[in-house]
Amino acid sequence: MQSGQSIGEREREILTAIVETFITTGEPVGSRTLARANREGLSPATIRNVMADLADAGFLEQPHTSAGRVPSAEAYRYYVEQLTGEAHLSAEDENIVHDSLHGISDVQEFMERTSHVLSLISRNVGVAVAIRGQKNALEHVYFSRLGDQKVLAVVVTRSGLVRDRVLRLDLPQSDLDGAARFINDNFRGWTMEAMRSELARRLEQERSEYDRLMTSVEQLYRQGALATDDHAQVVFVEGAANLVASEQDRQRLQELLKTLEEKQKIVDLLGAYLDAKQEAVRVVIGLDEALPSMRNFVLIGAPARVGGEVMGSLAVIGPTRIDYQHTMNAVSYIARLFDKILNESE
Amino acid sequence: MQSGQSIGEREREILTAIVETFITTGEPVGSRTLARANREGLSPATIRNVMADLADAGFLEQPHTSAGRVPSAEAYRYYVEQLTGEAHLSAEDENIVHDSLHGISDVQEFMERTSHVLSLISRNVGVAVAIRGQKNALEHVYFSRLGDQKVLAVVVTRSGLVRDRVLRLDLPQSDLDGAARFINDNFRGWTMEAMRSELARRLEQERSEYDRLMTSVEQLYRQGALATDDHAQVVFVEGAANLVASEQDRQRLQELLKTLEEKQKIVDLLGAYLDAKQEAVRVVIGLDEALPSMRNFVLIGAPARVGGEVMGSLAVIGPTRIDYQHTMNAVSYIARLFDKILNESE
DNA sequence: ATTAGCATTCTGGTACGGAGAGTGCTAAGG
DNA sequence: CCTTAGCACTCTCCGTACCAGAATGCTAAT
Repeated sequence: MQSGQSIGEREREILTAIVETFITTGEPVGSRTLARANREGLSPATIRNVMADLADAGFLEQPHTSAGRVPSAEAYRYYVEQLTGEAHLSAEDENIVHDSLHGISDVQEFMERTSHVLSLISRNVGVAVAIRGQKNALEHVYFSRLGDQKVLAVVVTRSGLVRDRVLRLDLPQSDLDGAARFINDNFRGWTMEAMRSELARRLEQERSEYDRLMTSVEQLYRQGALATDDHAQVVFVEGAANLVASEQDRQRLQELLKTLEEKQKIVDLLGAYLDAKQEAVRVVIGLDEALPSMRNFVLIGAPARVGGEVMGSLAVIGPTRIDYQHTMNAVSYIARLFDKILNESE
Repeated sequence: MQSGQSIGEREREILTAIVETFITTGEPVGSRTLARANREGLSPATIRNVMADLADAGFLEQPHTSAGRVPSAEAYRYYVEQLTGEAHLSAEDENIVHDSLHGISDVQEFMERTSHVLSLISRNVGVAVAIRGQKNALEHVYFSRLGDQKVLAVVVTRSGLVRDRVLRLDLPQSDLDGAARFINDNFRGWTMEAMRSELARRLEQERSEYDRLMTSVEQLYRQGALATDDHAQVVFVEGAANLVASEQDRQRLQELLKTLEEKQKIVDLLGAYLDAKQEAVRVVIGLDEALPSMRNFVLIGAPARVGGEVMGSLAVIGPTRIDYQHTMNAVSYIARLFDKILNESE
């Protein structure tokens, strides 16, 4: 019951062994199997004692009386914590990554392929989110009249993110061109965020002396032509098919797939657990707090940066029984590659 | 054995009844159940005789000797053929459709939501493909220099499809503007197809008297700035989670999900079975010819038109045991709505 | 502190048997 | 000639019983 950290060297070793064999076999692991695998000949009985202690401390669970033990969420956390941080990817995996990510120059495409690559080499669900970031530097806006009531607005950021949307608005092309020129001339290089607030300020201030130009700009602004709201984030989820192997219960499998289709939930999930400050890969065990359908699933993710700026995040979602080291390596490797590839091509 | 059309009125009625009860129950249907449901009191024995005939003609299959009968692919085809074409959607469904599709003005967004709506009301997989069509009228092109080596090309068609891509190219913005102006001035309103071939012709012809402008245009053209290749089609697939209920075999379920993730295969599938000429909804039974993993699945789809032009296609993919009438109604309804909504907003 | 031994508990697979559903065939009836 | 009743037969499904195997916890010995 006491969750006191009574974890000595032996306990640590056995806990690790339990977690690892459970990950590979998927079966509750018993004292016997463990004794056999353990190099220094400990007897099953000894191990049983240790296991009982670990169970009391909350690291192990028992499906039923006469079954082996299964690691608890706590155990996985502990296990991950004491993993060595060596981030070497197998040559094979490196090949897959480079084949897929070769010659890419824009964020969106990278993200799309990344989710695929991650799902391939982790054999789980690969996720990538490109943030329509506040922090992105504006490169260019562009407005085009489509028809009687419609205007197409295209916003391009320096990093190659493109956001287009159709507005219900009736302005002649000449006004649109004027507005675009105004914004491009004044705000190129600004972050979207700064641009919007400064624009709002000016519109407010100069309200008295409105000319035709500023009226157009205001209309466009009000219609959201320059918005980069959170909902506009682009999400790529791939490898859902892999879940069939991970989740036995059909009911839960269905819920899981459904959740993955609700892209917004995935965005929120990554947003909640991956923050911009973190440096390396983060492992989140126990996703059910955020998404009940994801009980027994974990998230292994990292922010994707170019230079110092966060452009999005990438992650693998898989069962607690995932190969942590391997997946962490993959995520970390790709996150760094992201920086490298997109930084040099600027 | 003979597949001679020995289908009389009674056969037809019984076959229909078999298909319908199998669709609702999912169990092989026996003569007894059928006799009970049949309004004009036919005895089980009579029905058995008819069923034997139908089995000989290839319309029914028997899982094992003493089981009921299951409709064959042929039976479904026959069943669908003799369905009355009434296309009334339930009020409830209409509400769902209108709530989701209300106030949409561009093809892409419509497609995205459509796939979702279709999956909702059919409780199966909803698919929508927006064709980066050859036939689309060019509205505007736009090029923007992103960095040292990169150019962003945006192509907008009159119907609101937007295609952006990043090219590896090093041209100053002024050249890009010139090229864009040239194309817009000369080709606005042309179909993409016509525009490209005419452009190619001119480039070829005037090769001798190349000026700076035409060189820029050619470079852009060569890099695919104006391409609308088939691979660029946008696909939306939703409702994969529904397959969990449709497919019992886990192995097959996994393959199915995997196939749905390979968007290109889905595009090809729709492309192969839905042609531009067809007017109404088409039902394709036996998808395994194209995609082996889709044995026992059917496609119910229709082209999506605006005016007379095909802008894409939409479909539902589900098990042979799908509610044909309902799904056909839904697809047909939405296909017509597509025309209505997007046509009036032009 | 560790280990051997042992009784106990629980799961998973298999064998068995009966209920239920359905078929095909034959023979009788309209 | 078509339809129907009857019947023997077949096959699946499901519940029960049972056994082997794996682990456990405890006690006692080292």
